Amino acid sequence: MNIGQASAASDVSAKMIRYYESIGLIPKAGRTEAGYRVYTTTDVNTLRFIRRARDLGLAIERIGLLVGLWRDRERSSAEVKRIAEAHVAELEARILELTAMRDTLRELADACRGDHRPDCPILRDLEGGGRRPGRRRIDLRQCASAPAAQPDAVGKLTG
Amino acid sequence: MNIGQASAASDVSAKMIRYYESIGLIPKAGRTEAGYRVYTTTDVNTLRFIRRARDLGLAIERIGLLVGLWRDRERSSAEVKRIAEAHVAELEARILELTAMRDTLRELADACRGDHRPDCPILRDLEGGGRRPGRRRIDLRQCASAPAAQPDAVGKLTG
DNA sequence: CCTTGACCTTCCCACGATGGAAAACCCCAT
DNA sequence: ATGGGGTTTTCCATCGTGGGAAGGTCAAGG
Repeated sequence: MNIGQASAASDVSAKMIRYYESIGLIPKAGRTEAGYRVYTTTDVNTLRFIRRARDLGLAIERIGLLVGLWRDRERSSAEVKRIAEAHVAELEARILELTAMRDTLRELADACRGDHRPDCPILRDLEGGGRRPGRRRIDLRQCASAPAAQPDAVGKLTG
Repeated sequence: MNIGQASAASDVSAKMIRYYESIGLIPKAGRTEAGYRVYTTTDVNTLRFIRRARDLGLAIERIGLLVGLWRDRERSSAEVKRIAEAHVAELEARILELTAMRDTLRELADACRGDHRPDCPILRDLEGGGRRPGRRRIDLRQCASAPAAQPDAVGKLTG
């Protein structure tokens, strides 16, 4: 099987197959005399495995670990589970971030009349940096550990 | 004010300030005789605006539009709102994707005993690509146009 | 005046995962 | 044998950010 056929069989683009090989995620494929890469059904199964894992959002590095465990008959399922749960935790963290962004922006958009007039709470918020009371901020620790950005400095700046 | 002070005051790294200038998101800063960039409080306000917008996950291009509207007294809030809502829609789409991934992986992890034994539903799922009934798949069109990766092959592999 | 250290400048490289494109080569069918 | 389509490598781009090198500048202190 050449790379095009392996690609069609695994739903991984030829480009990505070569890339995975170049970074060592999959072993170097055999070659024909003319230099064409040659794949077996085993290789295709590995590629399908990788494709599934990518669909679940796993990073390449983590997929490498999983492929290793997959091939290892002595593996403990605990190791696999640990990797999966690490990824679940990362997904949840990301989901929380995005949800916070969405909520803030949703609130602002809802508060904006969206008419022909220039007045707009969205721009006011971006401009003001959320220093008005009662406004929930995503994360505001910029001033901490920023040696020159104390409120005074801002005051001096704006004055 | 030089770039370091502007950076501290806006909480945007000097590196990023130069980058924003290079891509035209902010105008080219004035220079001292020695070539140092010079910033005003107005510039710092723009940088703070950009920082806030980045914190909300807006792409640079979209931020450019917002900065333009921000400066435009003749803007209509409808335009601003449209941009915000486009971003909310993208955030929600991304959240749905990540949530689907998390749910699938969560299910699999919950079904995995996580002990010393090698048996693991997570690996079975990645391997099988969800051909077992009752398992929800994110997207499954791999099998169409896949001439060489029959279930038999999987059987050969694991056997 | 000279040194020192902190700052600034430009330019290049890297990330992660993917796509695009060019130039050359190969294979199969007509 | 020729043409069209597959394959090879290599380089470039994305997006936003960081790191670092090599060199100029500035301010403070000897």
